[in-house]
Amino acid sequence: MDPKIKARYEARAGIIKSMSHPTRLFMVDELSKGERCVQELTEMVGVDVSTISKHLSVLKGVGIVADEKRGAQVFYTLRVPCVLNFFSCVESVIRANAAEQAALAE
Amino acid sequence: MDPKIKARYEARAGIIKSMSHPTRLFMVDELSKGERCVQELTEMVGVDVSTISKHLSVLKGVGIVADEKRGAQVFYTLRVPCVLNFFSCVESVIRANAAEQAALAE
DNA sequence: TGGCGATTTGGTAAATTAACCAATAAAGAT
DNA sequence: ATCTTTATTGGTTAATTTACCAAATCGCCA
Repeated sequence: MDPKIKARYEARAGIIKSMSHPTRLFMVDELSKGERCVQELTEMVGVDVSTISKHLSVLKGVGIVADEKRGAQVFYTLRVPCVLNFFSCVESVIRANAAEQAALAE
Repeated sequence: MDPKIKARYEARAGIIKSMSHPTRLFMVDELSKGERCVQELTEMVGVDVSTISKHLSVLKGVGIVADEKRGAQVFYTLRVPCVLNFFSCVESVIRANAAEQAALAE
């Protein structure tokens, strides 16, 4: 594959990859409802704060979220809402799989 | 996080994860133009056939592609075309990042 | 200034991923 | 029947990922 083309797919894949972890996916979904601080997300997910912080930095790194420090807290917001489109497609993949299963069981 | 909710995000993330590798993303894009056999994809990507075969099996595992054996060849097709929507969003993330960069450089 | 709460960063260990090669399986041609 | 082509599977290794804990940083207030 041509190096230029390859680089393009790597860049694209990197962005998708940032959404490919359950915790990060959940946080993107949650941020679609409004800004959240690290602490709030930590409580919701139920893992160590440092883990949440690192996940957020992955999302920030690819430009999906933005952060804003206010006092001692850091608030994260969704920078590119179209990532929410992923959800509807993912659901239709799940539905298609379920339909297939049902058809095979007949 | 509630185990039921957690399982849902894991299932969703799994589907997204299958698209998070450059080679798999390229193949999905290519399959959007029509069916392709393993050999064709192998030549286009330029890695070992076994590697391509394994990548395809990942995509098949989550239900994004379907395969059909015809003679000695196996043809793969895109089963859920909406995954192509990912591309447009990914591009807008890339554009947003580029715009941000340009703004900072002013 | 000292301390407290909120967040990030560094470090480590376990698990996962992905590439290649070799071996196997299946289909078709000689 | 054997060889050849096409694809999948098994095995190994290197690289990446992710979780936790501990330590450092930042902002605010007493």
